Amino acid sequence: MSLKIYNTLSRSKVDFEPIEPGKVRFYVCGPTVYAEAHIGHAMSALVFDIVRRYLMYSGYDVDFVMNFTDVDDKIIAKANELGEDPYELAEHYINEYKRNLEELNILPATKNPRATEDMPQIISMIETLIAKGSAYAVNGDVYYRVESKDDYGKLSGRKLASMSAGARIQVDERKDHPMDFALWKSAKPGEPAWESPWGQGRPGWHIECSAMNMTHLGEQIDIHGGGNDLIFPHHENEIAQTEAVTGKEFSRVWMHNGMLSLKAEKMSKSLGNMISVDQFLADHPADVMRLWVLNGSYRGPLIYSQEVIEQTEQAYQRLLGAKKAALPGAKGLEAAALEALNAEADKVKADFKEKMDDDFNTSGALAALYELVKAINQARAEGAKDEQLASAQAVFTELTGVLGLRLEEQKTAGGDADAFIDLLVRLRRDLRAEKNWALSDKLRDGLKDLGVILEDSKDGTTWSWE
RNA sequence: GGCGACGUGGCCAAGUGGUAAGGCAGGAGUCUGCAAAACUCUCAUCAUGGGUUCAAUUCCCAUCGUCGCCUCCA
Repeated sequence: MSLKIYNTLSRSKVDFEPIEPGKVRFYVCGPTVYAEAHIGHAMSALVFDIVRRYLMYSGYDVDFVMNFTDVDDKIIAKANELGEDPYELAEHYINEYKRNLEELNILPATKNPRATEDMPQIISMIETLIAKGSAYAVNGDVYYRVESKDDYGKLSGRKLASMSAGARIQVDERKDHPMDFALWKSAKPGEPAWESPWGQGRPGWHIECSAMNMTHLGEQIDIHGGGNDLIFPHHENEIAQTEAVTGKEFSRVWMHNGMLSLKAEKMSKSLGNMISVDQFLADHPADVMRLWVLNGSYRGPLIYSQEVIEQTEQAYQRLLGAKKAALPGAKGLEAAALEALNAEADKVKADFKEKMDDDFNTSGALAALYELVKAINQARAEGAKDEQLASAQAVFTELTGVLGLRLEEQKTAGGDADAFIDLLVRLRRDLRAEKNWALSDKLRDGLKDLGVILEDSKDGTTWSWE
């Protein structure tokens, strides 16, 4: 079975065939860096990290480019407000963003181009557009001529006629068409500016992605991704610009993730209910955020609420449980039962791939993994030894790894505490042998307060960090 | 007004033209000194109204509702 991906351009699932066999040119629109990352950014980044990891697992060599928009009106405004240098402000948030990505176990991009570092390519692309009649300069500004491309609007399904009719923005008389958008903006005094054939200025938002795409991945790419709020105008305009320059199809597949929504109300700056990645990670393991994203479809909305996160925490504990060792005093599994366990692992693996091949159905893939969790738990309960669980657990670790889940047992800073805890557990064993329940319970409760969970069975006690 | 998405059990959420995965929570058991974990069993007819069909939750139409975009946004 081959990989199918939902393509926004065709509004259907298509068989994925990269331009060059075995290689994937993948571009994702990164953030404009003027504030700390919130969990909506994280959702998008996680979605495309999962896509990328699965492509890699499927044997593709993935060239993954994610840009940073580091010159922009909002950055300038924020810098002025704080009395800081715009470039340094951008630099600061880029580093913060990268730190968040790392904490979320998101693989670093192959390249992280920045608008300010690709200025010559941006300018040359605008020059080409002017030369081809797709753009025009007016008093130091340059606009893209939307009417020059007859399929303008093909990604978002919009028609120029209806758009101009409903245009709400004050019409700039210097534009040929109200929907014409800026490729180059002339600089006001004091703003960051670059020298260009049209005078001092800076690039428009859309052109930088087109230019960085072309510079770092080439004229045609396989997958272009981003949030579905970027479909129009950003991606629509990227297509227009790039295809006007190259005369070729820009990206084979356009992928868009759904938006995060808070249960009761939208997360927005005006409501002041933004949740930053740092805030989330202060309270929950990174795996919980990833699992929360994996639970649903990347294309649909993702609901955030306290209840949902608590449910995800519980589900996370269940996944962790699959990696637990054999029970103390395990007698060993019969050959038939062991065979059944390993057969189940194989089945789950096939199932997992089938689901992921169907437009990254992570929810279905997760369901397969829970089947494996159950099989492993059953085997353990029936007395499987560590070495008998190993093979199925290896499959489990492999597949959860493909999804980018770490599922690491909580560890102490050093391992020094272990010996002391072991000592207490042995001590408690003696207390229990004497049926001194009061003291042994006190010991268990005390350890719980310190984050150590004791679990008794008739053949002994195991412990783990909470 | 235009474009688009969605409405599945208490919550989150897959999926299919032939009566609905999984997780969380709940109920009943097993195990246990108790607890925890685990295991077993249990818990929906898919917004509403029409239509197409031998058969629809799945296709079509309408209605109601929710949401996104159309201005910066992952």
